[in-house]
Amino acid sequence: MTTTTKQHIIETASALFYQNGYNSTGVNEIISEANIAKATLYSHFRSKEEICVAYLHHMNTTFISDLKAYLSRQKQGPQRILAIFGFLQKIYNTEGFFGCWCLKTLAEISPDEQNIRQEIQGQKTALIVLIASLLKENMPNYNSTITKDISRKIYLLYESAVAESYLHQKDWPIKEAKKMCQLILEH
Amino acid sequence: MTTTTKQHIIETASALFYQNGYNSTGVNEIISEANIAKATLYSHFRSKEEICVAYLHHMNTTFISDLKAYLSRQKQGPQRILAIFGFLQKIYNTEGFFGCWCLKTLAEISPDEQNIRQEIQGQKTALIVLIASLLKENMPNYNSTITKDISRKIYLLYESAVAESYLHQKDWPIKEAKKMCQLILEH
DNA sequence: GACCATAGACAGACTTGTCAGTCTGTTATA
DNA sequence: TATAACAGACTGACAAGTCTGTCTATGGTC
Repeated sequence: MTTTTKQHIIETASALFYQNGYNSTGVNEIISEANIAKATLYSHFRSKEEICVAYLHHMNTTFISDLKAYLSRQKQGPQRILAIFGFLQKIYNTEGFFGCWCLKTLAEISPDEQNIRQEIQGQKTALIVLIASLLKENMPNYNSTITKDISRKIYLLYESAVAESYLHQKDWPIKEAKKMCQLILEH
Repeated sequence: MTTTTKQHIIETASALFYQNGYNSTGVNEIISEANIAKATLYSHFRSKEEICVAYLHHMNTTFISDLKAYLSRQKQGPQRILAIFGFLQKIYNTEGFFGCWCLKTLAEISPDEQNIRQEIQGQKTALIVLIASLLKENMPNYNSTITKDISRKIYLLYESAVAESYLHQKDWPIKEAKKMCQLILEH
């Protein structure tokens, strides 16, 4: 059992799920695109749902890693917080931008499907925590209550910018969200 | 051809699409739930896609009507703008709250499906216009540039509050979005 | 009141295709 | 030889949409 094949499956499935949706992507399409046999796919994953969780994991891992790398190149201070939106602007401009993979997936699963929902909620909570730690580093005069409060607000703005820029196929949501973030940091 | 049967189909399909998703709801389930024959359904709609557009229309019509009714009962001024979030808090507390039907549907369709996408974009643009007209009535010292700017910001906050309250199954996104709206109106 | 025509709706079979997952025998590589 | 992967058939279920014959309610005519 090789990690390479499994990773290849995850990457292929991720691209398909993200662009076309989870329910609209069948396992036959995944194996065809990945150029593998179905038995191979099912030797690595027990079910389509398990592939989905792996997809969510993969997207998040890549996202957090890329975001951190981008932010670490920005000047410390409020600019680094605002650079979250600069990062979003950058990925918005790539060809493969289809909005928020978590929201997309959440929309497709039934309300009582807990595995996928928990994965999504976990990722979002972790993002809020990441924003909070960014605030701690870059806005040292904030106390922990303020940090928690503002990290949630920035998270909401970021999420909105992602979803709405995809919906409208325009970047004004990113720009407006950034301005609101600025206002909050100045306040 | 009766409007009553068609409306009944739309309402049934709407409930199913909104809760379980468009792709996860089959036409067989709609006819079963609506207690009609399949031929009846296809005598009113040419395709499932057409039912989807009718669903989006229906949800939006109900939403705008309810929102306006709610807002008209609020005191004029900034409170009336902020009451958008009060309205959201109210529907969040109903049993049938499953987030934003437009975002949900957008997540399920393929990126090149234009009919549904255009309907969704149209609804969102209309919501921004509605918020702008609310600002005009209730914040008379705003000029048209400011009004346009702030309506977009409020729209983003509202959208985020809807999607994230559903995602997290908590109401803090609504409360935080309202606070940001307040900050923007005071600024 | 009886009859007829029409519109709307019904039940259910059908078509073609896809779905996720299972299984078997075969192949390639170290 | 063992492992990982392959090709492809299979299963039972479901998908959207088509079609046929039947039923019911209503309005009009005699």
